[in-house]
Amino acid sequence: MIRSKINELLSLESSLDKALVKGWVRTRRDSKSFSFIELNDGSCLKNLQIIAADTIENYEQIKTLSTGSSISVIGRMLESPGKSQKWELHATSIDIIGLATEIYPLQKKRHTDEFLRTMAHLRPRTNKYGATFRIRSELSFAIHQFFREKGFRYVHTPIITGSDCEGAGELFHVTAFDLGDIPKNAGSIDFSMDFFGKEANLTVSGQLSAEMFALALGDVYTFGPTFRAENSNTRRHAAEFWMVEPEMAFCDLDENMNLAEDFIKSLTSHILNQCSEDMELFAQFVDKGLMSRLENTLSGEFIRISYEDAVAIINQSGHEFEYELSFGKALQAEHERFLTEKHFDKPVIVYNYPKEISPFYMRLNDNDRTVAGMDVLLPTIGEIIGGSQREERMDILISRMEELGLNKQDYWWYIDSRRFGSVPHSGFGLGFERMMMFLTGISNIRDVIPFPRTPKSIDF
RNA sequence: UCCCCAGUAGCUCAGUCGGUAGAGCAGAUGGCUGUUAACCAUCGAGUCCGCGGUUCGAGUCCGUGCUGGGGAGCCA
Repeated sequence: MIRSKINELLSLESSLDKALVKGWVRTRRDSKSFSFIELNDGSCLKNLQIIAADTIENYEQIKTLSTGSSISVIGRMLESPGKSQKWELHATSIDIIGLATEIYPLQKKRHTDEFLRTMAHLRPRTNKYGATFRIRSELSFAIHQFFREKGFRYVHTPIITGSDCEGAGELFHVTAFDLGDIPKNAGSIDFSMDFFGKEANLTVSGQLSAEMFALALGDVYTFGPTFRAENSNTRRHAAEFWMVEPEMAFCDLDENMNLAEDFIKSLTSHILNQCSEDMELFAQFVDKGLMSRLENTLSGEFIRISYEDAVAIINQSGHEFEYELSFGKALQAEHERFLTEKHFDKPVIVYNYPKEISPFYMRLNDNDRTVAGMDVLLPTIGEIIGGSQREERMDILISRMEELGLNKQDYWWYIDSRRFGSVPHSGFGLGFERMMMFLTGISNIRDVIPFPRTPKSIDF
């Protein structure tokens, strides 16, 4: 007999003579001649109510079932006389698969996120985390669907990269050395003896690789894990996180911003449409302002302002800020929050940043002061996307690298792409977990990733 | 890395002026009941985060370390 998923059974149109379900007991209540079992199999937020009559042969055993135990049930799906559910399963037989003892730590009450973080292996069995990770799965699918419908190709860029190429933050080193006996040459580490024959690290971005494929396949994207060894202790940083990075040939900054806005809106409406039951949980119990914020994101256009206009708005606002702002200084979190949450109360795209605070690959504007970079800022989240039109002119690219003191030899293949048939191209990176936080209202990044990696924390 | 806050029963917390530990939930047992965070009664449950100090006496005060949370920086 084929196992039915609970979400299928709960959407039945008429009763069913025989059904088989398997799942985990959420709670059980005894009545005079039968027992109510709330069963969840992860297919949806809702539980299936099971009626286990005392005529079932192993009824004495069934009465010992505690929260967390796994069972297999065969029975009839009938309309429920109770108020809280349409259907219930009247069991004809119940097999106990695995008992959970009374020390099972998840009680049928609300737990704090901090407590559940200490049992990341069990927390997906709770309502909130089950909903979170169903949405995470659906969001991943929505990303692939969005790009596929637009003719993008999915590129798998390397996880292990050679040397400190991107220069974005602290790197995790990758080595096959015996750490107790590292080969040295004149006092410094001899990487020629290591697995790759040179220094290797975990990737901090797939961008440079993706650019090579955009210049071959046209429109591409990457979607994979990214690693930063920064000692960041905040609710929106993790050492291992997922990033989505589209890269488009023959694309300028305006078209890049168009795609970024379209992308965020599409993902938002996809999740609202496809995960309405799970989203209802977040709207009710996690963040009362969630739905109005998401609707605000979908209605109308994002605000687009240049960096210089943003600086002017902030300085003329009359608001007190901890950090002073002038041309050439980076926007602080307080400035970003002011723009998205107070001044505009909308998602904001800030573009054309000063070249002094921008990486080498962003395209230099004609004024020679700014580059064609852009950040998408969301209320409550801050920066969710960073992107740019890339510098496609080889001579300017090289002089920018020299200005910033980068070693051209390390980037020979990147420069080479500008030597042969170079074209204007653009792309951006979106923090996947931050998008999850935006969509669910969950305020800590550790709670939207299955097994979070943060400084001093890798227990699972 | 810096600043602030917290750490007491399995969980969430209370604990007064420094005088030796308490509630709800969970668990166990019994009762009741088409219940639905079920209900009622009874019972058990503690390295008060660790170390050091002050004191006749420390959960409480001081120092220090660890862990967790919030904010900042960096960023996605």
